[in-house]
Amino acid sequence: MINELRSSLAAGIGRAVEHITGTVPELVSVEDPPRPDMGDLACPVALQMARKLGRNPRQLGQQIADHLNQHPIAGVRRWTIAGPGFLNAWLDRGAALFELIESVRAGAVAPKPVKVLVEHTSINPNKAAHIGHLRNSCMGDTLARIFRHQGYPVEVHNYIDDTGVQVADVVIGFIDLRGMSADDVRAVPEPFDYYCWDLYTEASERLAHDEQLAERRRVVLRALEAESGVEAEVAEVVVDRIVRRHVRTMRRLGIEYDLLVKEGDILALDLWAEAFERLKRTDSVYQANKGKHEGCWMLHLSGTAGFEDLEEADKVLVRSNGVATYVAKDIAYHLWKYGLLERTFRYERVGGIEPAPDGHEHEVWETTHQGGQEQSFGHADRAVSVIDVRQSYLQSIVGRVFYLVGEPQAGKTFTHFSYEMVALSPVTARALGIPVADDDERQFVEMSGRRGYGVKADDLLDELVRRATEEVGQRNPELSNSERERIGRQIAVGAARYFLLKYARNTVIVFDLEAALSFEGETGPYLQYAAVRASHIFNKLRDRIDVDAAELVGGLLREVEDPVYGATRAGVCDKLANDDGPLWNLVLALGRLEEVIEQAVESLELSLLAKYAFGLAQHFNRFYHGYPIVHAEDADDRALRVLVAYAFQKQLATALELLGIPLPDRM
RNA sequence: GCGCCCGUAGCUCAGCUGGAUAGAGCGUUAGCCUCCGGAGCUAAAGGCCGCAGGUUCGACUCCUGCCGGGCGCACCA
Repeated sequence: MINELRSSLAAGIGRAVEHITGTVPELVSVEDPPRPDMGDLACPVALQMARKLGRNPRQLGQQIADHLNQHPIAGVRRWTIAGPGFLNAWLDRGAALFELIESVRAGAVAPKPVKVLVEHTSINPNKAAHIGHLRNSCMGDTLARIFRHQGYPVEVHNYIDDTGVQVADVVIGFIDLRGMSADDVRAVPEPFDYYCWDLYTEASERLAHDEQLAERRRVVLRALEAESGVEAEVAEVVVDRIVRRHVRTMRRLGIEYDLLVKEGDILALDLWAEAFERLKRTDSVYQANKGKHEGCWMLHLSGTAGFEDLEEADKVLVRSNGVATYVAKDIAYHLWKYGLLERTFRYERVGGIEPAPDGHEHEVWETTHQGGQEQSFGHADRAVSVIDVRQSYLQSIVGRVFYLVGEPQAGKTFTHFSYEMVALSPVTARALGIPVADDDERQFVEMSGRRGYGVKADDLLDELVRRATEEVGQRNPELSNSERERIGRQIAVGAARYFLLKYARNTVIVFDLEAALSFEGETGPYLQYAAVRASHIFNKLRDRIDVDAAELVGGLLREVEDPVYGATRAGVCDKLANDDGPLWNLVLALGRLEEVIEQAVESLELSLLAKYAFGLAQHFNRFYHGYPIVHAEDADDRALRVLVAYAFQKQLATALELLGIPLPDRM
């Protein structure tokens, strides 16, 4: 609602300025005033123009305001001038409210013919997921939800590095340290990812100090790539089991994938070979014949735009032993994402994943190179990769390759969604038994899979569920245990997801366990509680005074003269016009939802949506305390409040859906 | 060394393309359940916005230089 109003006001103000000064302003920005008593929308155009024209800003502003008051713009009741010359618009509140209600009731947007591919999670399949991975998955999932909300077909990928060093290390742990066979590994009891978490730490430790074992890693790596021997067999078991655990963990949070892309298949199906051939046809690839990269195939980047500051910008694509690097495979994958390779994957359904606790089951596929079937994955028009900021350099190489191979359209639409890591607060680190010296000045402790430092995602969720379920039980003693736990899980997910989405993406999250486990203040449950309150009101209206909210809203929209509930549209507008704060502030905030969603996806700053949703809940709670609805004495007052609560419920529900925060029916 | 990011209330963080009296949560203090559920609301205290210059009618925001911290710059990913 507000975004349309903003552009129509900007246009109207522009015309007024032109009429008065004879000059068309370059930019007319319509902003939100710092305080509600300064108006509903504000415009600093008089300040900018006055300077250019050598005029008094206050006087010019007054002239514009006078003109606008004589030639009104639809939606604005009056214009005032304030401060150094700000132009303040006071909206026609009734029109704004009913426009809001209309837009809230409008259906889904039209589908857009632009396929968006979102890659997220992409955890090394050798250990349990921790809260850092969770930040990635929550952001990727919310991004996907927003794209879908906007009408884009979305395909979600999770990239599985099944042939990398991290998997090799765990394979060494199983075979060399534990002396286990592939069948032994298959027989390891759940939670398998927890078992590997410890084993990986142990293997890393040994590998760091044992030359022979380190040499063994090179052998294992080659075996994984060649799919030979017990090493490859163990690796396959490890990857399969771990990936299923990851998918299960994320499913607890309402996060789903369409396709798991396995790095090994990029090699086995010669996607890399094809990409390599294509690269060789450009003049950007060469084989080094001397120096430290002798024998390696290199990607030429030195001196090219964006890489000129690096000492040795050229990147190894194929090692001297013939093994492709991670970047090489990622390049092939990204060319494939845009349908730029002839070759493609084979696919099969992923089995053996528990359905979500609520019974919901999403079809997950994975790539394969043995058997499988054809599917229409890929062929994206836009690709977004959610990967932490530490991989910015590598991602910029991937982005550059699109241009090198003559695919600027892909280069332009490819986005590295970067974000900062999650670190542990010293208090939380100590609580986990991670050594932090007392005189350590560090503000936080970085997590490390290699060292086993971190809060496992499932541990966080389990504790959240435990606390939430207990709290639900105390507040609702009449509920059965299974009901308590069902709601407890919803609250836990809300708490976890809000916590990981509320920070700006370039902010390092200093993870404090107690703060993350909180249900009060700026948290997911605060939002959920506000939503539950709203629906509770509608129940009460129906049960106690036989008012059906949908019917009331519908009647007022049709401007029924003598509505069943005794309110009239004119009466409602009159009440709204005389409101002195919280109610109108809520209406105004409700009108900004679509604008905030657009801003969030454009800036890739999902925290904007989280913060906005929290602000909505805050506005609602103030409204809730100050404006009785069921007990409202006047019919018009009650109708107005019902309309506002109705709009709130709808808008918050949309915001929560996008944030992936479940909406409990009670709490 | 080079590049990117960050220094805002006791703590954790917001602050839109420069705009009006710099906000929120936690914590602290004081209030609010004969009234739609207190996971809530109200109020108070708490700030040389790291430091120093510059640009501007106007700087938390833009530029430069310092100081402090983080992350990158592998034949790891």
